[in-house]
Amino acid sequence: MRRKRLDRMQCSIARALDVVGDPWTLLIVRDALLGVTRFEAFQARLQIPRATLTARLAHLVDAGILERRSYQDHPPREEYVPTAKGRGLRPVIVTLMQWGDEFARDDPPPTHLEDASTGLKIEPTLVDRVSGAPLTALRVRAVGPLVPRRG
Amino acid sequence: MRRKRLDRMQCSIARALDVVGDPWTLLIVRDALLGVTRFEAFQARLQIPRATLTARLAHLVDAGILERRSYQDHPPREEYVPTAKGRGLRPVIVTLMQWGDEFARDDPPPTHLEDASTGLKIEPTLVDRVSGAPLTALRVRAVGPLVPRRG
DNA sequence: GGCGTTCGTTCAATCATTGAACGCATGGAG
DNA sequence: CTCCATGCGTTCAATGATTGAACGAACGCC
Repeated sequence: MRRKRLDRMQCSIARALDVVGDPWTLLIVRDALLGVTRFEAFQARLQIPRATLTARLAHLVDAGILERRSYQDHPPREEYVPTAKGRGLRPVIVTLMQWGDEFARDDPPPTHLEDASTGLKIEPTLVDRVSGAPLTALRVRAVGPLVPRRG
Repeated sequence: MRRKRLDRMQCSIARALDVVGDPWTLLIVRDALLGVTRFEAFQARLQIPRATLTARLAHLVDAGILERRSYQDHPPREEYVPTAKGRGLRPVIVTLMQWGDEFARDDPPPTHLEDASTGLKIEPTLVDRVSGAPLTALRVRAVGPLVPRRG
């Protein structure tokens, strides 16, 4: 059967997962955000089957997450670079990395983030932009049509 | 072919996606974090095929993200509740929701978060825990074996 | 007994993913 | 010019995975 479409659900998470909900897509985006642009480079780094990579890149371009550009005419060569929509996935990838570090670890974590100016290690935390309080410290409640009523 | 195993990659993101990298898993976890516990409730809310739900719940229990508990003996009834590992996925789901709100929107966003004490709207932002600066305002650099050398 | 609830399993059909091989244009070495 | 390497795919058959629909089993209620 064809994979079910999630993009019509009244839910931002479902619509996001309709684009990003497979094992490879976010890994490709991660590499793209690290500066990888070429087909062969993605393939070599991820060991992804070439046919799958072709399909994923096409979907990512179609979804407006990567942009396909020719960087050479003879021979014709293409590169894939993140758009603003693609760069917007960085927080998703960062939090996913944090979760993997904490709960699926292979200590020590293989990759970390640092400030390119100061060299200091960065510890990403999710806070409320207004109060500055970490979300873990707040009693957070979801509000909307698909929040189940209590009981 | 069997889906390729990502869990042996030297990458927390890959190991995370090995568990969470399919269209349904994070939606199930989202509902579980909203308080949904029963098979029929997941199925009705997500319109997920029952066989797929059975498989996903088993994987989530196997991965230690949900815990299966019997809440009744006659007839035997099971419920699925998030573990600490499952609760750790909340930041991933929140950032995914934010991305969906911003880039795959169906304005206005259907769901938002608020402080359960004050009722004020919460705007989650990723900051460095030490400096408090938003990651978007910093020049962030990834450090580790799989960061490609520049060129 | 008859009906509803809850939690699944089974089935055939159809999709997606995989590894391996092939295609094709170019560029350089000899 | 010949041979091989690079870059970016496409094609193929085999094998999983996902799907909707139907079935089932254990009980509670009236």
